[in-house]
Amino acid sequence: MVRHKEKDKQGIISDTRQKLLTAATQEVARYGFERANINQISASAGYAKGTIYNYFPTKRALMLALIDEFTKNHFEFIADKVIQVNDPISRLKNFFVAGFEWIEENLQQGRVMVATLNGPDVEFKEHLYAAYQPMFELVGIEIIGLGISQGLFRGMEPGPTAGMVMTIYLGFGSTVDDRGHPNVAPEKIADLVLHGLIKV
Amino acid sequence: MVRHKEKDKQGIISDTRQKLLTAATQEVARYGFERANINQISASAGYAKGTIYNYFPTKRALMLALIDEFTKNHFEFIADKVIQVNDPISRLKNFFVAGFEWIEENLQQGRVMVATLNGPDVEFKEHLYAAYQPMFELVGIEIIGLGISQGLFRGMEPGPTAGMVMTIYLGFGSTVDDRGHPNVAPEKIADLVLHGLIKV
Amino acid sequence: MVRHKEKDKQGIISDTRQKLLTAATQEVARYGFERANINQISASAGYAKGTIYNYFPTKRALMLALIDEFTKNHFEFIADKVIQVNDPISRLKNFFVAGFEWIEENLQQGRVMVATLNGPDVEFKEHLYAAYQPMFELVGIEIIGLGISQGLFRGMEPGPTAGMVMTIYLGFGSTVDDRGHPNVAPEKIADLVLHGLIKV
Amino acid sequence: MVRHKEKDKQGIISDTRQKLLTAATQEVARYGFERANINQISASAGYAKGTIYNYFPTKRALMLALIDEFTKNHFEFIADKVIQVNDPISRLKNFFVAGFEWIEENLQQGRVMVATLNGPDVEFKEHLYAAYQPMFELVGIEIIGLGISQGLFRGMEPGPTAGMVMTIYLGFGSTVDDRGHPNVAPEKIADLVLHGLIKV
DNA sequence: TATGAATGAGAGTTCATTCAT
DNA sequence: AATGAATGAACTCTCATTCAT
Repeated sequence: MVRHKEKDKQGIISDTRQKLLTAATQEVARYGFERANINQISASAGYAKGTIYNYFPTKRALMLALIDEFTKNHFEFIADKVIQVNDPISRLKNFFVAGFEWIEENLQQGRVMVATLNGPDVEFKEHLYAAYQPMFELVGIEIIGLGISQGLFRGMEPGPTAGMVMTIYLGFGSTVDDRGHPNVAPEKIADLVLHGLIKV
Repeated sequence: MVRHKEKDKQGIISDTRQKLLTAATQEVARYGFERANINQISASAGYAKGTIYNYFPTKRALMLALIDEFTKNHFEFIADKVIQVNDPISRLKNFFVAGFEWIEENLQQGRVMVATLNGPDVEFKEHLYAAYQPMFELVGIEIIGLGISQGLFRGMEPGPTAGMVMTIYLGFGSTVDDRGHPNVAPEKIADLVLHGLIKV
Repeated sequence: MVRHKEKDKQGIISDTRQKLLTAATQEVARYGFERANINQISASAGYAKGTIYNYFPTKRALMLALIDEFTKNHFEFIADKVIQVNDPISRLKNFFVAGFEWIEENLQQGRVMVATLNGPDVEFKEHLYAAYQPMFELVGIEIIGLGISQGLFRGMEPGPTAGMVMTIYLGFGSTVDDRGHPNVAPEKIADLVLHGLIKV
Repeated sequence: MVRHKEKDKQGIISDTRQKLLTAATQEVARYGFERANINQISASAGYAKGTIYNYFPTKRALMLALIDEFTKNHFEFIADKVIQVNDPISRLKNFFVAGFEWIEENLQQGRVMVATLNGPDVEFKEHLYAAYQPMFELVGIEIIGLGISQGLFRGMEPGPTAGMVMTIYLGFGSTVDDRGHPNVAPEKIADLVLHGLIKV
């Protein structure tokens, strides 16, 4: 009973925190971190302005928490789809397709990611890079490394090549329109990258 | 004599404006538009805080002027290098090499460009896209279109393909480090793109 | 209990707002709207400078609220005294006597009224005229109209004549000295106006 | 010759000064003293911003000069019309008619006068009262005093009564619309005042 | 835990005034 | 006498943060 109650209570707490993070994502996506308004975030989450400080000590801490949340989400979504297939070429295609699918379904997070990655705030940028480390490793080991070891891809260094692939993904990720569609179809992007990687 | 004097006077005016733009670029590159401080910009340009308002009506107008300046600069630098050669493959290589050379030599402007392109401010973003229209056309007509017409590149639509090339350039442009070097050598980026474009 | 508590809470809110309005009236009366200082108003009301913006979105909105407050106050004070008697002549006398009594007791508000009525700010002026509409009607219907219908006053149109009476009141209102006394005794003003209105 | 030249030179100087005063009157009439813009005044007079300081040491000095100009103008216009007739009743009528004629023909000056008279700036107000002293005397001696001495007006003290007449004039003067018309016809105002003053 | 009144540092902007030309 | 670039004090308004309830 007590345990159940505690769970409930924790559930409520998490719920509040989650609502605040969601509201913060909307606000930051639309206005950027600097112009995002703490009061507005609290209000659109259904709370008063003070409440946010029961969960996050500062506005910057809220932003960092928000980054943690969507990077985890983003990585898990993509990794799941990549690992579902075994050959490197399908994995690369899945990486791009799943990557843009995630952006389409998580447009606000996508915008925050892109803006943070390219914005002037060094602390946020480093936090984001660190949080995306698993994704770099996924691409480097499970896609590029695998393709090279199977003799499918040209002999390149996996690390830098993974960096290239990620950079291209993120580069096109920053071109998505209001519906979440990049300026080029994910399949075409995958195609271009494959043509660049595959042995002839 | 009179003419010389006039030129001098205009020269002084332009000089102040130019100093302010340069200082603004430094500040915006380092702190982003929102945190860039008007007083600090004036001061580091060697003027009092009010002076900036003799040249730009608002902080936003200063930013737009700054965008106009570096896009023109950027385009002219690249176009010059691209046009120096005639075959599409060399032109594509020159595009990337010159592109990253410009970023390396104009690191602050590069940062502002990247942050603006990926930031939340719609007005700035649209202004920047409009200002880069000539660059899109350069790539679409003078590189991709030419390569297709010569039967060197796979049959793709020049417009979207130019968009891809630009996106890849800008994507890697956003990875440059403090010395202005992208995470992958420009030649390698050009190489990857060429492998993606060239007929086998 | 709850009700009492709510009342208390609301009371505190109103209290702050009221203190700010009072301080603003002092400041505007002394320096005029343009030179009235928002920080000074907050400070003399006993609050920090930002506090005022929890109650009024802009300095102009504060001014409009202040106008609303004193016009209501002014009208109620005069209407009460006018209605206490029934014959038009006494009512006219009471109008002037109560009118100047109010100004004497509310010197700051009186100054703001007069300056606003004669100042260059069209929005404020129109707001003030609109707010004084009930007073115009009081004079037109309950004093002039009544006097005409009883055959006491010369046959004049009530509306314009009310305008004249109000204009004379406000004209003399603008002559009050530091103690709130007009340059002519209210009774004499009433006397002059009566001589102008009464049938011979 | 020299004298003629000097006269010309002085004429040019005066011309500039006059243009500046005229432009200042327009600006102050429209925006009030505080919001009147020195640069705008210079510009609309056809000069650069610095020029104004060759004629007036400060913005306040400009305002005082402007007051001096229109009060003199105002007094001379009215006095001329009043003195043209000899009986006090005609003089009173002429006073109001000429008074409003001047306002109609000098709308901007009229607005400045009214705003200054009712505004918060004590220095300006006192300057204006002092400048209007001749007008008070004109009314007190040449109209009211004359009427009393001829047994036409009720036995009142000329000074305060002149104050009343002036107050009524200025009170209605503050009601003029965009074309310079008061809310009541000047003849009616004169009529009301006469009914108040004349022996029955 | 939730609230929201109060805070005050900080920012952009205005503009009267100066002064070298 | 006329100019206009430069100045910097002053002002309104924003908003992250605190804290008593």
